[in-house]
Amino acid sequence: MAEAGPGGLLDIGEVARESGLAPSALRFYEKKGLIAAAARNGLRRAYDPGVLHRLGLITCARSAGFSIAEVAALLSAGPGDEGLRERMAAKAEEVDEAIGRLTRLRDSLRHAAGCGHDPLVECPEFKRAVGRVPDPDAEPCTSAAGAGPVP
Amino acid sequence: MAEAGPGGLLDIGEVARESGLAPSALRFYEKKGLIAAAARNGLRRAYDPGVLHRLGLITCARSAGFSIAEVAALLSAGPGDEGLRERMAAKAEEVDEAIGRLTRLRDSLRHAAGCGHDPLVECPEFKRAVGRVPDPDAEPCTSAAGAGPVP
DNA sequence: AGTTGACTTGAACCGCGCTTCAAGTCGCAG
DNA sequence: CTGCGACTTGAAGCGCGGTTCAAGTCAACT
Repeated sequence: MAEAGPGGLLDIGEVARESGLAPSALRFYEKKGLIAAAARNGLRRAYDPGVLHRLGLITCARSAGFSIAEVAALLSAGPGDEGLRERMAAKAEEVDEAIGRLTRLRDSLRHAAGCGHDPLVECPEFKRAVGRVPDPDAEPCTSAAGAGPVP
Repeated sequence: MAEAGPGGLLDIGEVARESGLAPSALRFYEKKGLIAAAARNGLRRAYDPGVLHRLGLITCARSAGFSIAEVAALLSAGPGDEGLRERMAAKAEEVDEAIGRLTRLRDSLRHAAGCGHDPLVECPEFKRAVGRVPDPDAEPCTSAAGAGPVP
């Protein structure tokens, strides 16, 4: 194989192909401290294959609405970092709320795709599922202000 | 009450306060076709209270990773728009996949917040939950390329 | 020795989703 | 009539998350 360098390390092109990310994105992530090359072959980065798992985690968290900075914080967590662990637990709760919102949105979409309402937004079920009909208090979905994963 | 105009319509300031969105964001949404003022009081926008529900839906979809353009497409759906309905159903499936990813991420976060691994990213459970260990095929989480809600 | 071709760098650029700013338009209180 | 404050406009600016570009380095093949 011409793919693995001296110590079974991967070239940036390999990592890009395997991870589905652009090399520019990998360099960007490195600049932001999300990943690091295990070594250098001259100028060239040489990655430990484990970086692929790390990138999987990064992509997953990103798709969950985490910012680059938040992901960096997660990745740098050690066992002694109690504050960070607490923040992770808090993040888990945020994600849980996001799951609830997504679930209602998904159900609304599924219903809307099959029901026959004209503006479609006026479908009663759609309204009910997404919350906030004429109820001044109780923010079931719109509560995103300050709690949602979208900054 | 000094809040409701001639026909029970709301001023942009009212809508901003009730929805938690900035007036600038509301004007931005109007420019993008997401909402519309029911009337004008001179220059001033006068909104139907129903816009609050619409904004709830918008915020919900946005927090689910939908782009402004995608939300606009959803909101303009009518009963005769079969193609759009199909796309809504497809979107529902995407959201469903996102829910799966988020669920695994949440479980990983919860576990990681309590387990005692040093780089934390190396925790075997964390790895397992997030997928993509050394499996070239089968993209359980990283499949975001082309299917995920994050553009 | 020379020519690929994949990598390197920093800096410039891009689209998105707003926010901010400057300048102007109202209605109403004093 | 003269503020005041809440609105209006378009244009410019900002942070994020990268991509693109120009110029350079390096290993390997011919």
